[in-house]
Amino acid sequence: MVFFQSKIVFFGTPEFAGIVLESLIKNGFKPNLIITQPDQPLGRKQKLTSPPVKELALSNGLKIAQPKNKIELKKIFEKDKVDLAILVAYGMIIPAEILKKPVYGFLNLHPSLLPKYRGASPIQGAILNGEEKTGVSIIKMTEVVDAGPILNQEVVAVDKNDNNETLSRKLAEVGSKILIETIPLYLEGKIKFINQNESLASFTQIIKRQDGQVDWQKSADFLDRQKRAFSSWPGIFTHLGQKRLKIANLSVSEGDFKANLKSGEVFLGPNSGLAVKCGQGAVELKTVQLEGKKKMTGKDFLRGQKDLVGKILKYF
RNA sequence: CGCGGGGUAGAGCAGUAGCAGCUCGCCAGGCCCAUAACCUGGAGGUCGUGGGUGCAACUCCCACCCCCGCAA
Repeated sequence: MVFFQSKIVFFGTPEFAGIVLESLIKNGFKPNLIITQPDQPLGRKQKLTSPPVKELALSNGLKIAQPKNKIELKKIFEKDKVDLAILVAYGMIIPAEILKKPVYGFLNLHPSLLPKYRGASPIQGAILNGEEKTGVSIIKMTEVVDAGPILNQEVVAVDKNDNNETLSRKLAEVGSKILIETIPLYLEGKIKFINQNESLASFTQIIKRQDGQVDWQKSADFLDRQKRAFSSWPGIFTHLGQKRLKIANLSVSEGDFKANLKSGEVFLGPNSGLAVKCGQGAVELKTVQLEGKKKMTGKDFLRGQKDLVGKILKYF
């Protein structure tokens, strides 16, 4: 049982990594050191906030390091000998020289069926593209990000109602499970590596606020996927004059009724709801929030915006 | 001192010194085969809190509390 004596370092930052870390701890893979991103000033008051992984590490009495840059990261690996590093959504690219430091290298849990959806937003990417299935992959990290050989992989179905959070949770749970199965086998040398087929690789980018803006030329169905993909951040929004209108909840009306309306035109939906024509189909905005205001139903919103019906929402 | 919006009837908003209003909801009545439609009437507000200036403050000034968007 070589892994019980192994010195393991865990790299991770957000909630997703927290779920995996918690599972590792419960199953006897208690890391000797947790490396996570530095605390960030968050919120209106710029409160210094710890990443979820740090909170979890603290409550489990684990040693924590929060290097601010690659130089500080290197120092950590100069001091200590490490057998294995496990990296899950850490948030910094690991320099090649550090990848070589642990005896057994770095394993990475990536929430997609590699080589598809490499990069920063695999979960959102899968939802946005309407994939019916995605999954998790464990790879051995190489210099090229997300391109290392695959140790294990498991498919996870994407539900029609899955959003970023719900799918992340599923993937984190399945990922934890296969990670726990795979680590011992890997350390005992019983794993066969499968090289990724580079010709099938696809990439996802870091999500920016702008990705949440609604383009009314797109189909209603796409908007629904966009809403689900970016549900935690940045959400989806459109513009009303100079102000941003966040769309917290919407429902899709399929088909091409209201064909006489222009894309982005506001009309009175069923039950006096707030509805908008899309490139294809239409959506009813169930819950909206105007900049500086509280969330409210589309119906309530219309009451204070009587001249809204007939206006055309723009995409900048 | 990061930037900014807001707190007025149950809900959403307008009003920016001189009787507190609109849409919806609610209550009562009417019309109708009928209705979420339409008509008539009605209830419901210490205009976030505390001070100040004014003959007069929701409105101007000061302080404070609360809610929210951006940024990160």
